[in-house]
Amino acid sequence: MPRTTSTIYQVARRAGVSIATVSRVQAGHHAVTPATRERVHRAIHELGYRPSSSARALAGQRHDATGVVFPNLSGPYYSEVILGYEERASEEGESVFILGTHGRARANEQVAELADRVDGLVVMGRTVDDDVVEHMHEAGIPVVMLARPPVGTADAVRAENTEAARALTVHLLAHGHRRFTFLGEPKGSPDVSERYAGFSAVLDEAGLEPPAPVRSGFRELDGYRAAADLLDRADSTDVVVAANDEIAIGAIRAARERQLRIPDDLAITGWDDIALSEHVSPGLTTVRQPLRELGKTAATLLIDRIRGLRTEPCQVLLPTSLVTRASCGAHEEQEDTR
Amino acid sequence: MPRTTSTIYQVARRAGVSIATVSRVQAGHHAVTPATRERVHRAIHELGYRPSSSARALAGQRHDATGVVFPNLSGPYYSEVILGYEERASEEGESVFILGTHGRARANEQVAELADRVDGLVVMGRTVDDDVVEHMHEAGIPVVMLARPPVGTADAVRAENTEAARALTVHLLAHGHRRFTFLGEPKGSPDVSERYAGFSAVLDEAGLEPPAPVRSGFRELDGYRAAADLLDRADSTDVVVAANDEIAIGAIRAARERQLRIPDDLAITGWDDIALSEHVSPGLTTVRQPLRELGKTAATLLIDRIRGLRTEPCQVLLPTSLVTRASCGAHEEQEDTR
DNA sequence: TTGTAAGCGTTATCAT
DNA sequence: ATGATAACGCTTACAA
Repeated sequence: MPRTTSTIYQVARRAGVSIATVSRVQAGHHAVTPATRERVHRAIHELGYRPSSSARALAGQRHDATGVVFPNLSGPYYSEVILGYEERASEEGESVFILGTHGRARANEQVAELADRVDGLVVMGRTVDDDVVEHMHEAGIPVVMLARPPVGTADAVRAENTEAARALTVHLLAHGHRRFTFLGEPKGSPDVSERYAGFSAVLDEAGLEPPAPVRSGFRELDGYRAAADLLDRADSTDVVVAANDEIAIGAIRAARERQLRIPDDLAITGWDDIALSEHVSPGLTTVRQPLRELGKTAATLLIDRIRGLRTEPCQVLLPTSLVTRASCGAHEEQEDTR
Repeated sequence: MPRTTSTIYQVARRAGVSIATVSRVQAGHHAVTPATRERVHRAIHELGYRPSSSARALAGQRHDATGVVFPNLSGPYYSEVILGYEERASEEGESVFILGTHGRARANEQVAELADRVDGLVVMGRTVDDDVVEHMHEAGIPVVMLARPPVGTADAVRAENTEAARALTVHLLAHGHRRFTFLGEPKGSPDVSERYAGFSAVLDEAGLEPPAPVRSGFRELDGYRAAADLLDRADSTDVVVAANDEIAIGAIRAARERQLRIPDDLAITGWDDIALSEHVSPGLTTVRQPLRELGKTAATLLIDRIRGLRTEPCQVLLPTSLVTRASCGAHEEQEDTR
């Protein structure tokens, strides 16, 4: 469909100036007489002129757009982060691309394509290979990692994991639990890997042998299956520390089916504090991550970098907090972690 | 940052051809000798050539991108639809913009800006004024409405509301409920308006006076407040039909606080069947909408239209189904609606 | 302060 | 089948 809005040439003619002047006015350039500025503005208004973003990008090497790359898998985690990102970015006048890699083989290529359309992008988790990120970073494309192991000196945002995992585990020890299971795949994400590390460290310090993780995907069904297997193997366990809330909720279901009382026969904890966790029965003890804030912070970091407001690398660590509910054992006060 | 990838000129020189030939090869044009095609492909590969999307858009009037406009408010509804949309669109090789209007006054303008960056877009709910949509549609920009009253002959996707609302209300009547409350704002969204219409019609046919809707926003807190007011006014009610699940869950909380037993003292129903609804206690009777499918269908409609695979206007109505759980009263079999 | 003109990297129309 | 070359609409030196 042909361009329906007018061009800079028509504005220029109407205002009786050159296109350069229109461009200057449009850019808020100072070196323009108030009188001509006024004429140009009027012409712009009368014609409903709106600069072509393609032409602008081509000539000006600037897109006024940024992108977020995420693995998908849906679930509340990614959507909250993405919506937080969108909110901040669009406040700042940046258009927002989203790209879910869906575990596709083409992911790397799709990201490279996206990189050509934006002034910078956010990469979540292990969506893209390290060398792709490194390549972009070296090519000077601003990149912010989100919940991803930093590559080189690129900017990064993440939520605290290790200390919160420690606090959680200490809390569970205080409940008297001794036989622990970790449900999740540390190799699957940097976040989970840190959580497992904190978990293991505390057990180790307590003189307990940290168990190998029991692998599980991230969805409720994954947690259900993994927990079902686990419980059927009759490896007796006091408490299941799940890598996220969905896994934990799946585990609760598996335990229920096996007539286990929670937390008496089996305690279960999650991670994220999604909306469900408060409503599930019994209430799920978990670690709250500031999901929207993660997205917003990534947006701010990226935009500041793009606009040259910051040139030094910056890594942000957002605080998390232990949320104690009924699923971990007898009630106690709420703790906080940074 | 300067363009790091090579241009069509460098490829042309390397392959010993003109840029026109490179462009043809790149476009999969047939009128090219296999031999030269091969040379060009090799050059492209060796240089890691990737055409500039801006230049392509400027010259070719095509963006290979589409956008979704949504009101935000977060919550599972929008994110599921958006993620469904992204999945389908990116499968089709279309980049995806998202734009939340957040109720901003600038919304119309932001949408107009977005329209310049895409080949077409999806507009959800009442995010944008009718005349803006109409203007785009008349300007020949493909637009798909999602859960929005159709404007002119534009394509549209929505989930069935009226019949499902009727079925739900009939079901509630069968439970013996007689004093109904509708919790939500029909004027707030076309979906809610249809739900209220179906609800009212059945009551009317049953010889009951349809109650005026009790206004409520879409979030749990809104539902909580509205229900709290309602219950404190002591207008006695048998059953609260909420406009969505979040409102219903808020209402459940308010009822609980007032020592009401659900469903015995008060029955409550929702709409959407978000993940929470199954887990809430008691299980929430609701109407399931195919959220991801809504997004995917919108993507398909839009892309087919953009690619000229379809020229006739098309309105898709996706089926919904009544999901009966404990919150509506004594147990019964599950029904289905289209 | 304002205008001229040279890109920016494609696509597409002619010729050849 | 291939090559020149003119758009596409803007930004930005460089002149005036």
